[in-house]
Amino acid sequence: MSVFLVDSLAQSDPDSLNASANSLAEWELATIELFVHAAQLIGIPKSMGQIYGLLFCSEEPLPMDAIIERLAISKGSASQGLKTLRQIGAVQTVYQHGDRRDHYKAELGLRRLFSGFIANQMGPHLDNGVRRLEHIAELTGQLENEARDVAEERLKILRNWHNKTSKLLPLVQKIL
Amino acid sequence: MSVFLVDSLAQSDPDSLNASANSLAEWELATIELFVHAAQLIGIPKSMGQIYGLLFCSEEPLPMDAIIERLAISKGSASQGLKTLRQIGAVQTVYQHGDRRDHYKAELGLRRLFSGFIANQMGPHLDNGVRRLEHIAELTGQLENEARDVAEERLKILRNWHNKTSKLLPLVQKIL
DNA sequence: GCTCTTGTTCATTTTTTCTTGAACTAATCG
DNA sequence: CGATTAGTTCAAGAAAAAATGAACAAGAGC
Repeated sequence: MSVFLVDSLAQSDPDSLNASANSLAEWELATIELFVHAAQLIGIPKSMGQIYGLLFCSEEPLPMDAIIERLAISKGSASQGLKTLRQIGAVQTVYQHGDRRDHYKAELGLRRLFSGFIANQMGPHLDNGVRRLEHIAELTGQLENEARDVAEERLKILRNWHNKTSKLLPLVQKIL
Repeated sequence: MSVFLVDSLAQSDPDSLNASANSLAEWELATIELFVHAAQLIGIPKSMGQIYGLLFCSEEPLPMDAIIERLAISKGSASQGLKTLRQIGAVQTVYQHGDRRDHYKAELGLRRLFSGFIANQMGPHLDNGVRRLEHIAELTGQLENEARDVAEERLKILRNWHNKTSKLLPLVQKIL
């Protein structure tokens, strides 16, 4: 009798386990891993991939406690990770009636995910690149003779690359 | 004036600044830095960015000694970096008459650079992603009732994302 | 054959990045 | 109010990634 009760509370078949507050189904684990790998591919910390993955799987928005508990990560990581995910628009906060805690849900639209990522992670670097190009052009202008010819040819290549790549982003966004 | 410019470009270590200033023109320094930043943006080590940048600037192919000396990097880094750059098709070896050393030159075609990078760095990860998706699908198939409904909806989203992104690469290659 | 040059490999060290946990602020509830 | 809970920040530790340099292989020139 008591054995049965303990069993049903602590651990039983995978389905009811899934319903309990602090464990992950296999498909969730696999999906979270998918996002962890994707995150690392684009240079985003593992913990952020985990958090996004968990929220992606969850039908209802989750409070931070649940994230911390289910992923077994620290409060600091969770807070930091959620902050950044919010900044790039990959998660949103949802206000749940009768609960003072913030609840978080994943953005599921690929286009939004992509443009948020670009705007916040790549964008600054690309702008920076433009400034650098201009600087190189200045330095090139100060050269003389053959040295200048070489430098100007390279500069032309860089400008060409910049043209092509800047046409790229709008197009990608159209497709996603 | 020019001191200020060089200062702002080189990482404030006086020794490497001097060593670099002796053999590299300002526009080369600036261009190399551009590539270092671009490399870090796509998750490639700094030294590889430096090496590619140097070769990009140089009209003639350079032997490894020259690269080591001008960039003030170790033999190990140079060898490793060149090996990887060769693998992804970003540099090629050139045989110079009467010189036993390999000489290296940068690939200047954007399309080739891009597809080499994809094929070697991203490609494997993407394939991996497909396998992961299939695995998630299996696990989802084993579920029952509402749990299954949720999981299948998420799986549909993932498949949709995969469709869109796989249409992307060919298109990008056409534009570059 | 021997030596000297060229280039690779890999264990160690250095640098960078990520995570943790505890101190702190804020603000809700009783 | 004071106690409790939610959430942030940041210094310190842990983990991961990259650079170094010395030992090693391969082979050209003498």
